[in-house]
Amino acid sequence: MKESYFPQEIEKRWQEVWERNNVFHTPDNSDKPKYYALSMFPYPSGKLHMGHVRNYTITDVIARFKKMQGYNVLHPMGWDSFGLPAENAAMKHGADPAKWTDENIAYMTKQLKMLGLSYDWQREVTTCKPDYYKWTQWLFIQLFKKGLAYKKEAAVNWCENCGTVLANEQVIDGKCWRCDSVVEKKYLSQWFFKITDYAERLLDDLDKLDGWGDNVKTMQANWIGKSQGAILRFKVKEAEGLEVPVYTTRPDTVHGITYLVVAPEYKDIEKLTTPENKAAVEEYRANARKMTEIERLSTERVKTGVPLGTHCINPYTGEEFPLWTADYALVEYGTGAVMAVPAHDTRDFDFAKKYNLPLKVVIQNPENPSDCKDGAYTEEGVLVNSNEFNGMKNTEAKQAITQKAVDGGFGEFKTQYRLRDWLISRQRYWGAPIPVVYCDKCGIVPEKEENLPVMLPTDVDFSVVGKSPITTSKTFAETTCPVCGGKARREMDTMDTFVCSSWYYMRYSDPKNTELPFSKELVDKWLPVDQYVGGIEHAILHLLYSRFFTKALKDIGLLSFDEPFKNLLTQGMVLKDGSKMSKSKGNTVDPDEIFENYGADTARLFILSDSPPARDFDWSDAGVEGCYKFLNRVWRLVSDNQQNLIKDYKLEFPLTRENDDLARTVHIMIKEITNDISNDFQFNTVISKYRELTNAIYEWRGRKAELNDEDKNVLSFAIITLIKLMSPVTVHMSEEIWHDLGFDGSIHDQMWCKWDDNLAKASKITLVVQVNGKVKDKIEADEGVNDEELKVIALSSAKVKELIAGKEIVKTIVVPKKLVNIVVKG
RNA sequence: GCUCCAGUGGCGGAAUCGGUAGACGCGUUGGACUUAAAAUCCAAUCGGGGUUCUCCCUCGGUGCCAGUUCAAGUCUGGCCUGGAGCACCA
Repeated sequence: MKESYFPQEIEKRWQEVWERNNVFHTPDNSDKPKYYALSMFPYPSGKLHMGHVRNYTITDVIARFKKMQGYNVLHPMGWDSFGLPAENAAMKHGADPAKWTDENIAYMTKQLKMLGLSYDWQREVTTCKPDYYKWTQWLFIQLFKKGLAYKKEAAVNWCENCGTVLANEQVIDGKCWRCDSVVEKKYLSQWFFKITDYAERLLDDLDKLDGWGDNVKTMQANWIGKSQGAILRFKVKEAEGLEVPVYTTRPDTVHGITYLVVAPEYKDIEKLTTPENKAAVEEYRANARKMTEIERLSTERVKTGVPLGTHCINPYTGEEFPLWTADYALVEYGTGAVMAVPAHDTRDFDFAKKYNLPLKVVIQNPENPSDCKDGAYTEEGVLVNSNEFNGMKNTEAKQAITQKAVDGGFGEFKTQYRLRDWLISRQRYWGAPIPVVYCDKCGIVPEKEENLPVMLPTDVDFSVVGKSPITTSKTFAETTCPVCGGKARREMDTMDTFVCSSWYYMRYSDPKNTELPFSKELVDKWLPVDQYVGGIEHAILHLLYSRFFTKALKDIGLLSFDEPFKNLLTQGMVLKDGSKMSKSKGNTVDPDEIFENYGADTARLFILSDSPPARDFDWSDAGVEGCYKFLNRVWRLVSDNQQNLIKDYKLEFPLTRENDDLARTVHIMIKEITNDISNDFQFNTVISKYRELTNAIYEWRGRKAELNDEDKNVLSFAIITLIKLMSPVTVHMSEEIWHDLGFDGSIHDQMWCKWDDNLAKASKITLVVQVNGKVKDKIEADEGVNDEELKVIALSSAKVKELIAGKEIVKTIVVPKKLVNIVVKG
């Protein structure tokens, strides 16, 4: 064994050996129980960043730990390789997106291998390859046949910079999730997936996800945005037969309506406008169209609106109230019309105040009635001015008042969701073509399954502006109708990359299948994913879409489970100097440099060491240095003692006191490290325990000049156990030492260390003695003493005697093997 | 505005059940080794006060204020601060 630690040489050598020996291949057939550990697959942007390193190291350690615990572990990797950056590179540098992507994948694969990750590369999937997107297209057709994929004209989010539409989930604060430019609304005909059909199940099943953090679950629940209320229809006084339906969660306030607002885009708005008001209304609507989403949805903005000149009749009171249009009503939510109750809604209150509209109190707090002149009363209360409902609690009145509408035929109970259907078509080239054709005779028709994949054309011109490069292909558009065989045109839009990533974790179970996206048998064998690890930024996007896909594919009969990810770990960001690493800030750290200077084991150790996985991690050069020093320290411990180490060590109890203590420390560390990994993957404390054990061995060794046989056996036990415990993290160094000690085979095929409960505790305990809850003394005692004896020991303390002299002992509390608290009075 | 998460030394953080607050590391300071440096090793490191002063004693301390308890970083109620998500969603 070399005296010094040379990670670069060691790491390269073992990576080659592992690859040659196929060490990380996962067989489908095994007697062992399965475990599926998965990192969110990356976009092949060119180079790994530290966020990747953190993500993949966490999952890798989990996978290796589970493997050593006797599981057949599936730990695959792949590429989310469709998407705009490849296309942008093509437009900028004239590169072929496929080639650009392949080169990035090749480089990043090399980096992943340098990190020592235990992937089964035989299961690699790449979403931009025809053998993958063929099945994305096939799945689209299955959803289409089920009525879950459809095309409609709608107001959609348009990013001018990216030249494509976006899903609601991809608009962050009114801006494009990818390029940060302001998103506009456009009316276009687009493809959607009917995720709203699953709103209820997506919400309810969150309760089943015990292994997910509450933060992610609440974010999804908020996004789905369920609310319960009523639809109420109001007759229009000036137009016979015309009604305006509203959605409200506050039917209890219906007697307090003093006006009604429709969105500027409301479908019947022209019919509801009188000739005198037409000009003003038109102008208002034109202005609303010009505004960006951000301007329009700002809650800071003063509310504006104009009257339409018409009136509705309140069926509960017979009162008439005016109709207005105002842009605080949203056409996409509910019915696009809002009943306004200024006394009990802050928004309505603001609006009514500005335009001098009347206010009618219908709910009061009996203890503290308010006239609502200074603000809306939105708390619970009792109904007033509400005819037969007077005196009723408002929470009960919701039910009763809606029931009256149902009985009277002018309303019904209604559950409303905020979630909108998922817009999946993109006007871009580098994506999976939507496999449908347009036929003049047959309409919209899916491509025949045997004709899949619909290949992306390669005869395209990337220099075009204002339209998708795919439209420049001379060969792509023209096709024949799969039904009638006549002339037809292909759909030119491609699918959102989030469609590709909604099912990739299923493909890993059966990556080479040419008949189906995956066989039911294999997908049901491997899934759901036991542990999914990735960034919080996908809390809604990818994780919601994948849950929808899983439920839809289950309903289609392709699989038997209905939640894809049993446990989810959302790792924190990697920071440097307190802010997120980013190229624009210039505070990035290049993984390649770390590999070169310190080796992958140091990088792996450090990225896990300072913070628990879910928290943000602040990168520090001193921290890396510290981890590198620690590995040197471990290396030296082994190399200095190599002649004393016995491969087949044996411990024969009883041992001498010092040796017994060291052996116990080792057992305690096995127990605690195992528990720390099992319990939420607390790798930071795991690593502090590696250090504690190393320190303990050094300290023990420092007290011995010469080693006898027993010493050598105990030392061997301690060091070999340390190396094994470290092996999931410091994968190369552990393997190297393992072989230097004369073992055959890979350390990564060894079973995880076991502890003995009788030994995983110190032989002596420190008894804490409290008087009235304050620590007053600490006394060493034998591990085996019972509670009564502990009391006696505590009372024998000189300090305690002094403190309780002349006082009455009220009671004595004993915590077994730990603490005695003497409560005294006087 | 609503929802969720967090708040512990100079810093990252530790502390299954309520039971020794500050593990482990970083940093800092002092020392050993060295011609010197690097590397390595050893020691100290929450604050105030006391003292017979390398020992030791005492009081306070986990964002703030109450409460429950023999005992609270941990449980309950009410705040404050920071972060994240949602947001004219009727």
